Amino acid sequence: MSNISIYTDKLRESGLRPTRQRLKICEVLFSPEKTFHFTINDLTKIIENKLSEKISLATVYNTIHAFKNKGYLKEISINSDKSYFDTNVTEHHHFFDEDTNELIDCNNDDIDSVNIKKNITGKKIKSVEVLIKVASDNQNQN
Amino acid sequence: MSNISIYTDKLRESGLRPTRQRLKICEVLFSPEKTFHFTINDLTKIIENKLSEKISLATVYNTIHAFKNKGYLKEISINSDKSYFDTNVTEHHHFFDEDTNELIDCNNDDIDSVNIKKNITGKKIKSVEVLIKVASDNQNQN
DNA sequence: TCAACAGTTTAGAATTGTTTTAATGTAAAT
DNA sequence: ATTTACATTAAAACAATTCTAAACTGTTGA
Repeated sequence: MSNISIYTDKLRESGLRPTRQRLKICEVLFSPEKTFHFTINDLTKIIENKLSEKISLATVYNTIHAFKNKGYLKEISINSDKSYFDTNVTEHHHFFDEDTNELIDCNNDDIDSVNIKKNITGKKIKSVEVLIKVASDNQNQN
Repeated sequence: MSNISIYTDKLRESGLRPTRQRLKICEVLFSPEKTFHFTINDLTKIIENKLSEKISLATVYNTIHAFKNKGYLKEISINSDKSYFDTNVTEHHHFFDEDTNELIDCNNDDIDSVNIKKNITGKKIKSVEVLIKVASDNQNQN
């Protein structure tokens, strides 16, 4: 199952040359059947553990940002010290578990589509994100 | 127009003693007629400029977090290097202007209320936030 | 094929927002 | 008044992210 040409295309589409390091990143991001959420730290650890290859943080950031700008990754709006990304780039929303700091996809069956009646003059809507924060019942606010 | 007793109450409710510095913060946050959005940096600058008093960053953070935990301030979920807060603690949503990094209130007339049909087992919904990112038409993704 | 260029990788340094620390100061209870 | 617990402060620590500059590599075109 060589997806290398797919990865190469994605990289070129994102304005990046297909290098060994970047292909490794693609493998981690785009070969799993299920989409997933990750932080840069998560991703770096996965690469180091699974692929026993060390990649510079700067390379990871650079590649992830290019993919995000191209639309191959989505950044989730969440207030956190870290940035969260999603390999699922279709329109969908999220639960955020405050107990575990975990993001959970919200299926389209679980929520009605959001209907926005007005927009800011001269501006175009780039995205609509719904974040539902949840926590155990017996949990204080923060 | 002395709101000092109101401020004192808010501070005590938040588990904080009413000190000179904290009353100054209250004045900036709660005396304006209109609610507003701010970052810690914004707030610190307002205090220094308007009140010609210097307050330690640690005090600002400490006070803002206590107010947030008590529900006198809301933190907006937005992916940014900084945290954004809102003195409007009623249920409402936001536009975020990517060109200017500005938050704009979304009136309840502008958006239908979000209907969530399913929840995570054993968890309670703490908040539902909608963030509508906008930018000029002729603007690239990032 | 190979030289030359433009883009890439890397470790480490720099930057930025936030939190912690430890010494000093102050509100409030006794 | 005295005591105690909480506050303020500047500075240090910290963590995520970005930048830097030197070494390296893919690509292009002669």
